[in-house]
Amino acid sequence: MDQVTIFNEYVRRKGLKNTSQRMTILETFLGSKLHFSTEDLYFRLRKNHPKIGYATVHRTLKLFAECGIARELDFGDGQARFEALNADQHHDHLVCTNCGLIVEFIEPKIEELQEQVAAQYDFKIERHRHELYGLCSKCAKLIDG
Amino acid sequence: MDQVTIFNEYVRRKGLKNTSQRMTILETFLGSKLHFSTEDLYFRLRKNHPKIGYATVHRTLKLFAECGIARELDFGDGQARFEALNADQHHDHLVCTNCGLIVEFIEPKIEELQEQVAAQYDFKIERHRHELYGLCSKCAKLIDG
DNA sequence: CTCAATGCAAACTATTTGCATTCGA
DNA sequence: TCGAATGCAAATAGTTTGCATTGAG
Repeated sequence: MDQVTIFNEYVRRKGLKNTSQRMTILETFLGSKLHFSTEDLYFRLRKNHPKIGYATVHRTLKLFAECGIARELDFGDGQARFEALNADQHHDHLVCTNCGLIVEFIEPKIEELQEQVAAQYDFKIERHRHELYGLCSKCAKLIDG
Repeated sequence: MDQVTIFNEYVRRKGLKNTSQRMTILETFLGSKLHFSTEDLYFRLRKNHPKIGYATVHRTLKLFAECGIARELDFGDGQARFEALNADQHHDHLVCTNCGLIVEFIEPKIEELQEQVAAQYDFKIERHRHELYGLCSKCAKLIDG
């Protein structure tokens, strides 16, 4: 089941409404592999849809997260970001502190060790955050020489 | 070298000044194992030191992080937190999403796998964030029955 | 028709900053 | 003495909300 279908079914099930703004935002959101902040997406949408308000973009992204087709991220720069989720395996992120490049990584062994840690402390894990911050290869060359 | 000494040397080296407020804040900060937000520490200090301002507490905590005796944390609840660092091994956190309990965990195997991931993507890691969010054993019993 | 969604502006919250005054070295 | 630190208040920035109006079902 694709993300548009998931969203439509969520809207119907909750008695919400499927407006043209939501469809526009969803298309643009899914049409890029980027990790959008509300501001990013708002300005991108402005070009072709100058009527859509910032609050609508923000509320819609929250709604995407709520229905499971998006995940809210926080890379500590003061802006929430959202990424589209598909059925793929869970991934975490490498973030370049110089150029902002974001790379996704998958490491099942870490996921497994996390489970063991949680079990050891008798925690029932709901979600986690795992981000590695540093310099990507290009920036490392530029800066460290 | 203990944390007070590290701080004093940092202050001297940078040509800063060692005020009574900074000493008071440092003592209170080190005297508890908690993970303080600026607000937490400010209110705790108010009891015995009502003259110390919020901005001073905040600037001082930032200074602690800068000189390496504290680490700034962000558990996604909209408040920055600070924890005292000693020479112990690096640790990460389990956070109870119900009662706010924070437990520290050490897992060298995860640290090692992180290094491998970074190497694989040619990143030079400076720091990382790794937090497991869920229910502690007490809250799991209360909520899930 | 009814009630959810929108768009705007205003409110909110944690954080940061400007500045006159204080105080440590 | 002199510049860093303080304390207050005001500014900032991202996010959230109130409300009159619009529009989907």
